[in-house]
Amino acid sequence: MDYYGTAGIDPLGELARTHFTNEISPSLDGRSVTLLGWVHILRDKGKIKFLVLRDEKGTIQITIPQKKVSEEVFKISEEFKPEYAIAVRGTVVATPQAPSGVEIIPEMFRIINKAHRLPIDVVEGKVDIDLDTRLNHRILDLRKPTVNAIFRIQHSLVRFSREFLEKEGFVEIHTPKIVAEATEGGANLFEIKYFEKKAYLAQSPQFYKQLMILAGFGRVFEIAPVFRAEKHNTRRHVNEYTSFDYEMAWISDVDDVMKMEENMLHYSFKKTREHVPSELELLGVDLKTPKVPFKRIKYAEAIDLLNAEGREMEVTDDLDPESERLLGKIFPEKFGTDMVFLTQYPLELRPAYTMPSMTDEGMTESFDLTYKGMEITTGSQRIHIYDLLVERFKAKGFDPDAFAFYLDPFKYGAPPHGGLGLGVERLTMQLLNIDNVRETTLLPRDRDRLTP
RNA sequence: GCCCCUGUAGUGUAGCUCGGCCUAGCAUUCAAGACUGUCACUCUUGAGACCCGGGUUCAAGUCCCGGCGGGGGCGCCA
Repeated sequence: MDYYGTAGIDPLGELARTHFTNEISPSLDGRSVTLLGWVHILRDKGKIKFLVLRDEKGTIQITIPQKKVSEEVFKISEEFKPEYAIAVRGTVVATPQAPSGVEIIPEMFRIINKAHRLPIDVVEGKVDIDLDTRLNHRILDLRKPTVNAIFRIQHSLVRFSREFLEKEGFVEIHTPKIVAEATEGGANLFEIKYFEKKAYLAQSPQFYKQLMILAGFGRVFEIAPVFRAEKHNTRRHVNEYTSFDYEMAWISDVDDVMKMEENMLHYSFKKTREHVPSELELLGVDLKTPKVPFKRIKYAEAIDLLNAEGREMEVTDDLDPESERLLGKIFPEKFGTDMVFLTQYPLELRPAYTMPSMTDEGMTESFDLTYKGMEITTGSQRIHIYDLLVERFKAKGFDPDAFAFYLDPFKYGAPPHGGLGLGVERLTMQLLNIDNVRETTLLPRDRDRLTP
């Protein structure tokens, strides 16, 4: 069967890409190259056509003057429509008239696949499209260079954070997402059917990370989805997101955990700056590598700062979004940085496994990292002392028997340890100054979005 | 769980306050045509929409009610 012929398209055949569009420079003048990509823009002047071809790395102008190309090439070019997948073999010509100082004069075209009329523009800057409409057509939406760049940057952030932790002796682990019990009590869980039992989707890898410390891995990390069954509808929340978690043993105190994070982010930001400069430029982001060490202030002090600005808050109150925004404004003014650790949170605001403070009564050995006025990390030293852990579980109203699988291993020489969870999408949105987390989530799952 | 806002061509909007001049405007898109240096090409012609149901009224895109869809805030959190 000639499926290609029936569809009116060409097989790629022997054609292989010789260059990406961003590799075409005036120095290649005269060279024959083969490019594969999509019809991005077609400016048809009649006897001369300008085709902007887009591939994974960028765009390049293909110029099709009727007099300088074969009849067949010109004829095929008449068929092009937006987002046709095409192959082109042609000659590189350096010319000041082309947008990048260089263009391609085609010798051969192949239509690799056709495209229907587009539901949304892939060319940016014509009309603003609602985020919801974009997400309905997310696959096309992701083809836009700026949208694609977001996830290349996200990859870079994750890649280099992982690289840093590996250098520090962390072991990457993969823990179950189907679980029997809640870890923190706070967020609601998605209930699922597990044959004849009830189960839940994990809201955090917390227990398993700690158990792997108890299992003899000195340092572990996991980058995996977590699920929150909250019916929230805000620009900062989705119901499934990627949590970047690590846990480390043999710590002296919670500051060891914070030092690891600031060094990790410093490394990751620096490397990201070096590795994806064109993506950052496309998004207009001047990525500043934050200075190490990051500023640290106690939660109680942050509350004081807020109250000095006229808010009326108790130290046991959680930060509401307005307070977060306010701190996001105060920190740069006062400390000259938008990356600040808040430490020593009150017991009331932290989960049962958090080590109570040894210096500040009623507080915990814990921290949040706020970046440009948003919480992106929560971490702490964990309780490694069995009796204390059981006591704290009871104090939070949990039945220790229900958590035996988690608590029992603490009876057998658990080392002091601590760790954190970092929201990958939130880190990305803050870094890129994007105001809706759905934009930095590849395929968001929110209150009522389950597809694509 | 609570609260606010919103629904007009493929996409984004104007019109809605103060119902009639809306045969629903504009941009982009799409179709056909013109153009040999475009730069989101330009120009000509054409195509394409009032979320659904009920109500008020001589008359509903416009007012009211319900349903469905969308956005955001609070709480909670990354």
